[in-house]
Amino acid sequence: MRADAQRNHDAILAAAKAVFGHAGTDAPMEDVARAAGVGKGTLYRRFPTREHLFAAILQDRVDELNASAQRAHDIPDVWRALSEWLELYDRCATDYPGMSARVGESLSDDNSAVGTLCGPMRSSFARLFERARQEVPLRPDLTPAQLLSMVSGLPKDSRTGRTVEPCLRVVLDGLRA
Amino acid sequence: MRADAQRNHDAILAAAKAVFGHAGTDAPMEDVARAAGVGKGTLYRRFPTREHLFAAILQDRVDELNASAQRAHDIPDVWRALSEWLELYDRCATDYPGMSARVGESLSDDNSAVGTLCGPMRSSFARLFERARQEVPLRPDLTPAQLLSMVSGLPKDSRTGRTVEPCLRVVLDGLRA
DNA sequence: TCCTATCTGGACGGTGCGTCCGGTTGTACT
DNA sequence: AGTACAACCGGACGCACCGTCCAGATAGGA
Repeated sequence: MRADAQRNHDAILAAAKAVFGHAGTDAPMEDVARAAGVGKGTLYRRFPTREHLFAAILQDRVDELNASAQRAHDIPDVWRALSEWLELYDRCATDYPGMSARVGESLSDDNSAVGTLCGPMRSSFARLFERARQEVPLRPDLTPAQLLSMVSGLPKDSRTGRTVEPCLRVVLDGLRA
Repeated sequence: MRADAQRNHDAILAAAKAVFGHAGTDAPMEDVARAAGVGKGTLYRRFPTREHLFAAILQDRVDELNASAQRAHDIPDVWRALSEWLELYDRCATDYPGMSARVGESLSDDNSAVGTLCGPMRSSFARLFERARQEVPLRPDLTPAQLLSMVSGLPKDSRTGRTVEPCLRVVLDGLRA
């Protein structure tokens, strides 16, 4: 990749994080381009769609979550590993207003950029979840995918943008059979 | 209200229910007008905004929920009354794809048409909830408003549009302290 | 230096919102 | 019946955003 192309790529990612973080995931694409000091054309060439940009922004976080889910296999207390991972998952999507809900909806859609990105993470989590199920009685009819969607859809505090704490607690408690 | 105005009003409501039910809450307003056999101008005069139309559509359901919450005071088994009401609440918002999430967000916003509409229902539910809290140990940090938002945000089955059953169960179970 | 990959940014066509208004129609009242 | 006016029609409008396309400018690298 050429040097200026690389620069622009990085600038776009940084700008996107700033703009979406501040104005939410509905912010105009053009604002992102402007904030990156880049033409609209350049933005769209690199990220054909808003979704692709989201995927790029979330890349790091999702990788981190994936790695964390894999590391969790070494933690003896499975229930604790599971609930801490879910808390981490919850926190990760709250940097950008509206992102969490979006992710929750495209999570299981492999035709979407975000869905594809999350594939490996979903698998890792599913393994963790199924392992937990063998050691702790979990609600039998709940699938890992449902659980993730559910956490993504939890209400956010409009001030801080963070998930309303008690709601997450309810989910974690309700998880057990 | 003049007779033709009344006719149009009714036609618009019926059309809105049909269109939003079939195409989701993002469906173009113009489709609603067309389906009602009415001009765009007429539609907007009666319902200045999409939100107002939602409020009108939901009126019946919300009244029903409100009445049901009040009746629930006479049910001896408070926990049962509470959980059955929540199931009803959940079912009520699922007629229109996307409506549930929208309601969840404007529920506590008294500046929105839907929020205003739901005010009385929210109060009735809050009373039911607090009464339940006195007889059953409920998670102490959870407010009724948070609970409603949470239920509204539960993931939907993309086929049927209905809430994913296990998720609702998780919430009901997690409700208890 | 010079070729070429890349960028720029405006124009474009498309969709949807919500407003406005001149011309028309239906209603209610006398 | 006749009339006055409420209500409707529906197209035009301005706005915002999406995502595409491209001709001209430019910067990287051999």
